[in-house]
Amino acid sequence: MAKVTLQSIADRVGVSRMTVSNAFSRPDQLSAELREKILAAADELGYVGPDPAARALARGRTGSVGLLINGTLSEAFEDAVSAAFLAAVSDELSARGMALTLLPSSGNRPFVAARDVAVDGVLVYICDPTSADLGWLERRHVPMVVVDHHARDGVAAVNVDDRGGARLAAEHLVDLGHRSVGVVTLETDPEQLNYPARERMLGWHDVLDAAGVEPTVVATPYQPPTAAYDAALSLLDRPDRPTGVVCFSDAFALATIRAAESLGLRVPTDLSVVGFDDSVLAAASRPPLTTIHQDVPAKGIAAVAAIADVMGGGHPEPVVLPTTLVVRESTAPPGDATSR
Amino acid sequence: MAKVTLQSIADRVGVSRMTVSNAFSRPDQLSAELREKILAAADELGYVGPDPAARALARGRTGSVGLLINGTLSEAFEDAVSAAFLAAVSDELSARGMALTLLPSSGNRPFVAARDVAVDGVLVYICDPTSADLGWLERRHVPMVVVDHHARDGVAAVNVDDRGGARLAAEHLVDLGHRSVGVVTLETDPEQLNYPARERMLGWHDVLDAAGVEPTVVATPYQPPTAAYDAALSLLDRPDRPTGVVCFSDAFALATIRAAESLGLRVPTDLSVVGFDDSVLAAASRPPLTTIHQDVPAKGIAAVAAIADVMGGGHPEPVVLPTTLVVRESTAPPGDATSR
DNA sequence: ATTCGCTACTGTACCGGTCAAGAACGATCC
DNA sequence: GGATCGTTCTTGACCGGTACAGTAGCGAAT
Repeated sequence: MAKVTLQSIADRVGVSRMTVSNAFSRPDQLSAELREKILAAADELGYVGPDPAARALARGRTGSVGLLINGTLSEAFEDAVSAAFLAAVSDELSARGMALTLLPSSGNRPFVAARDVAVDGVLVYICDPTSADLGWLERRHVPMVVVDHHARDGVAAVNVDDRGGARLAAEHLVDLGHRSVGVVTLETDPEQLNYPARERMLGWHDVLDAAGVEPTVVATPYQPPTAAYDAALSLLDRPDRPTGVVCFSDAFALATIRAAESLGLRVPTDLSVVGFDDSVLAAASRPPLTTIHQDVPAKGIAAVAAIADVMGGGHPEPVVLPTTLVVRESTAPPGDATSR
Repeated sequence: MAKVTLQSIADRVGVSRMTVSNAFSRPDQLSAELREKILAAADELGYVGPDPAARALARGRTGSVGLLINGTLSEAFEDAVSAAFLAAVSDELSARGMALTLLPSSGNRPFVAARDVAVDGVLVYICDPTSADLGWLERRHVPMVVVDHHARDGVAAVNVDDRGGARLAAEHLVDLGHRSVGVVTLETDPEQLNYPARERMLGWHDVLDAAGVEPTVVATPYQPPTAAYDAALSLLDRPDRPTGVVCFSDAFALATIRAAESLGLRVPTDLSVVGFDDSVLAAASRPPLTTIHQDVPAKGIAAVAAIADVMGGGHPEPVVLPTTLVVRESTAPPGDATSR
């Protein structure tokens, strides 16, 4: 059986191909009864609907938005914060009638998703700003929104007030009386840090520098999960160990707490720990984690709103969502025996 | 500035459009020096590469595989097992040079991703077998692989030995001496159960029926997270409460353990609990969870292999991955005061 | 000298739709 | 009663590529 196209249906019914197209795509352009007849004939021939690829070419849009992430996608799924972001983005896109296409970074494979996959717009999420994939996207002139990235000129951006949040975290410790503070983050070299990590580092320093506190910084990669534990251990297993620690993420904070416990330190009596993100882990952990809250679903929704705007020709203003301090039970004044 | 196409480059260089196409897509079809000249001209004109939408139409493939999930995507991301599956699928696809497009269920919106988005094949994951979206996919004759679904005739399938795993779980309790067993699962009506839930129910019954044990079944929806806790509470807060419980998932098992603790019951001394899936939660929980292990990354890889095979015209045999019992510390003989 | 076989390029016909402008025709208006 | 209008359908061009069957040129084999 030959492939069924608009033309075959048109021939069958005895109308022009365009009329059949309208029957599917613009029902108001023809009489209801003819439309019925056409749909019936289409059904009879086993026609499902206009071919998406052909339609994409003719219309100039595909109905799908890309999401560029570098690093393996599984990291993004396993991290609670980025998974929540993906969830929010995909739900919001689907509410607006669009699908989400994940664009893996190309590495050095010949297939470059950022260049070779048809999408109407792209959200750039966790991504090295110098990556080749990003370069392709820019040359393609695809509508683009960066999320958790430095907002460059002319590129719409959705961010969280990472620096402000980090200030709140540091202030909280300083206000409690901590004068010896550790930092558990991704990298020591500021040049290597991704945008949120850099901003958070700046925020901690804003406050600690002003308070005359010189933090001890340890760095750890995301993977493997034990790396953060080891880094925290190296921070805490020394005579001049800090009384308080600010962390890049809740996951790092939990690793720090575990490291502390393994050294026989009690949290928060002997050590205060502040996380970041207020992920699901934070409230559920024992002790519940003092952390900086960011509204990840709102970030996803804002990102979709921004890309929709850009795709419609708009130039949305940069969005910066607020962060707030959530005090739970992992922080206390230094050496506070009354706590718990 | 007019849009740059193969034709504009061809005119510029003075060759045919086809040769320019070959310069990008089949380098072996022309001399290296001409190719250089063409690429240089393309670069100069700001040409990024063949338009993906046009290429998709002409070649008949898009470079993207769809994943059909019904329910909101955020549920899929928040559940540890499905998130791990998505992660494995996306990584494996990207290794094979394909992108992953998430096809949200259409609800009753006019936009039906399963019908209107161009993909080369589709993985059907968590999905009501009677859903309209699935119907569209079938009529489209898109290459398709079902995962965690009943394998119907002619449709490639990747599954886990859910029934066998459930048998192992029930056997474990029976072998420990339990004669009063509870079940915490998704639904009581077998007709309503999704495939893995039905299979697991069958597996539990296989063993319990043979042992003359009549289980007490309670049902709970996935959402909200407290529902499972409440269901477990209703199971345990009664005079004839079971001494052992098998659960549909690790998440349900953890909820059951929390419910038991809130009633002052000790696990496993007063109550044995068996999970399912061996997700990241299982080993990390306190007490560590006895559970049925399934290899989720392997499932993802097998699913991608199967869809690649089907897309290539093959008819892969159904895959059923094994499940194994992992005994940790949430199970013990009934009323065993020596444990822990 | 003819034939063969390569390599390197070209010509033409699609892929399956949508867009924008136009034509046929009965209804409406003044 | 002719101009205007809206509805309904048609026409032709175009979206930006790829497949496939040539063809020209040229050195090697017969």
